[in-house]
Amino acid sequence: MKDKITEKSIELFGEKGFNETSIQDIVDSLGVTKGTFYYYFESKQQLLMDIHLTFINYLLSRQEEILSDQSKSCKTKVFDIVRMLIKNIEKHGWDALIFFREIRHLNEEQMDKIVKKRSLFQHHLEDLIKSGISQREFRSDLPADIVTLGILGMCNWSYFWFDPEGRVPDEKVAMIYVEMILNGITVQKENGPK
Amino acid sequence: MKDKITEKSIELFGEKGFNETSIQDIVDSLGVTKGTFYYYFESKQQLLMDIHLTFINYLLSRQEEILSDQSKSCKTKVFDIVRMLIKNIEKHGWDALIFFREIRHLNEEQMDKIVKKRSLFQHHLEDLIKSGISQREFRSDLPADIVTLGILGMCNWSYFWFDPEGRVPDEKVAMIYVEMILNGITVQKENGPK
Amino acid sequence: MKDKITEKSIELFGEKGFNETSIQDIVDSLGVTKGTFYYYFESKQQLLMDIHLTFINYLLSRQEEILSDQSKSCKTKVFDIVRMLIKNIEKHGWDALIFFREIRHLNEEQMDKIVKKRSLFQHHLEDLIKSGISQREFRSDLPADIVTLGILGMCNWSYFWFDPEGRVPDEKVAMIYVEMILNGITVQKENGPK
Amino acid sequence: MKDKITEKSIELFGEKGFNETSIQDIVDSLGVTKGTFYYYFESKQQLLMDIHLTFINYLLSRQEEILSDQSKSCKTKVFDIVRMLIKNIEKHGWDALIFFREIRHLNEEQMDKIVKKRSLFQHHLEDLIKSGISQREFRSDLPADIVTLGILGMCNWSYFWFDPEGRVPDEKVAMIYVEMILNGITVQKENGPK
DNA sequence: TATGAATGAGTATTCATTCAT
DNA sequence: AATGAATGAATACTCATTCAT
Repeated sequence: MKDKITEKSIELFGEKGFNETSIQDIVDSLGVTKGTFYYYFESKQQLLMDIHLTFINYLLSRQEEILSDQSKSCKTKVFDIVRMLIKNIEKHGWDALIFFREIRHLNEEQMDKIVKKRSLFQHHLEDLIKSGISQREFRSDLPADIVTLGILGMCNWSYFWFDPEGRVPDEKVAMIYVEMILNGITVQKENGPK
Repeated sequence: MKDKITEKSIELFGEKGFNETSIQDIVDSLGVTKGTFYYYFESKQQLLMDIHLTFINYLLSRQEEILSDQSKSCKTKVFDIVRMLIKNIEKHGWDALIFFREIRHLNEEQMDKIVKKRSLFQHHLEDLIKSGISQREFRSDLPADIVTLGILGMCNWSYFWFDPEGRVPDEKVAMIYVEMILNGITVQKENGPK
Repeated sequence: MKDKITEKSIELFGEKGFNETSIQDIVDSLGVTKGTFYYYFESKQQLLMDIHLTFINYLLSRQEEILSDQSKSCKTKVFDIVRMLIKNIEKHGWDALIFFREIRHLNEEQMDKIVKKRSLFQHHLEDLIKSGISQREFRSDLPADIVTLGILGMCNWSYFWFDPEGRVPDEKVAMIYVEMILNGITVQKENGPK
Repeated sequence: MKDKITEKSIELFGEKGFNETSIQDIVDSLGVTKGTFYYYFESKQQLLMDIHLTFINYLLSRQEEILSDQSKSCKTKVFDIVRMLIKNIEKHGWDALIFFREIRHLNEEQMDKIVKKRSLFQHHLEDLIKSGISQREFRSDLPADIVTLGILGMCNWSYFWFDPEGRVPDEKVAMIYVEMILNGITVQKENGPK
């Protein structure tokens, strides 16, 4: 039941927003009563926190997997992370949207915890970029932190428009983004498009 | 008075969110009463629509300015648009945040109107990319629509983290982004960083 | 309206208790809506605090009046205070009951304020007893503080049983109490009942 | 288990109040579950009734003991009853407080039963006073019922302030009260303080 | 222009109680 | 003898909105 509530809540929060979804909405659509909700969750906020935690922990573990693979180049790792982020939408659809849109409904303590984990994700990516720079895979004249934010912006924004059933599949979007990030959109003479 | 209300509302909506800001909050912080609010605005939603309209119209007119300059290359225009978007934060601070975060509190009709104008902005940029491709400034193997979304994602995301008083000034962020977009982050032998 | 709400609330709190009286009960019995209640009061607790403050302030001012009369003996002043306390029931009926029964529903800060004023009342009475002792009106072998509490206990307890319409009128009850306090119930040979 | 629940409930009702203590609070603090509570008690109200009954029955039996001793004077019996009431606090701490504070949470039938037993206690004391009057131990010009209520008020009120660990021990408080009741606080020439 | 009183529908949360196991 | 899931009715409180003045 707890899982059913979480699942349904994610769907409703995603569709209508956290504030716009009442506990009543949630329990009604499951055919149970409000008491049931509060049997499993301390508060609406706690449920939101659960959703956030599950999601960011999943992202972090996927990132960890990718980064710990010694055999891959930095470029490949960047590609894998971008693909992972984009692919996420297919599987976790609403989670991601909620993650970015509803964070401010957490209380200070909760927000802190999530923000810390978010920065962790960001810093792992930044470290990867820095590695790439010192290994001469990436240009040394672009600051790693801003580049990181640029990459994350691209990917995260896709949560607001990416249509899992759309014309361009996630794999393809990831490839285009990585190509843009790595080689730019400018026509180049010697080392043109891969 | 109407302007004072709008101004204060933007500030409060930005800080606390649309739903989290009550009409009472707004009028209290201006030392007037609720009646006054309803003298100038039909509803809270109408006020939000006003804010959205002002903002997107401003963006569109700035974009128009940039695009209509015949003397500039596509690259330069892309740079100008990116810079304009980033720069916006300094001047309009909260507006942009509200624009992206609170759109779902509009009603269907209003949302429609705004979404149409948003797409307009997006399509103008997409057309610019397409121009660049046919004029052989940009690579022809990357689909213009996805590239456009990538660029917008980068820029829009900065509304969530860009600190107008921070270490890296808007001008610089814009340059880094454009450099990334145009030439990528990969080390290149012959035609290195511009 | 604010006064009407306070008045009705006192009646209902007195009859049914603070917790047992809902805001709905209050507004229903006045034919208004909950919004109206919250237009005038911050919270249910605030209303309770209002009631407490009004009551204790009234008691203190009445006590002040009695104590400041230079022409009266200590004995007379004790009598006046006892009579005042008992008489209060007639006029303020429920107020007194609420004052003693519902104090714990105040929050810490509010309770503190009320408790301080309560002690003030108690200490004024204690000081009166001490005066009486040093002026040789009262026995010096009974500790003033415990005596004070005894007197207050007698009087306050009457809030739980005194029936304003009952057989024995307030004036009479006060006289009996004071007689008991001053001279005791024991048969005395020389200086019997006054 | 039943006793453990009762005991813990008395503690919690005393500290926080009947309404403010949930069944959950009680079972949590005992490490059991709500089902267990309802295995032993019909309802929360029934538990409260149990507490009331145990307490008033104890008081009545102690009073009975005192009154049935043929060798004592009325004065001594009054003293013993007052001492017994005051002493009670030490041993039964919260019980007494609950007894006076939470009675209104019983239902009509239960309340009736308790109120009857309470009056019984009161009437036993009143009868004692009347005996004292006819035996010329006590003054005949003070009505026994009001005097009784005065004595009970003094004693009962001590539940609200008496500190078992305080400066003045229960024995002493009882003596002062009885002295007050019997001889008054006035300085007397012939038969001064005992 | 602006006020202030009033509305009413909505919201999260609490809690005594039930009951199948 | 005890559990744990579920109920449902109640409760304090919020807030956009209305409207007579």
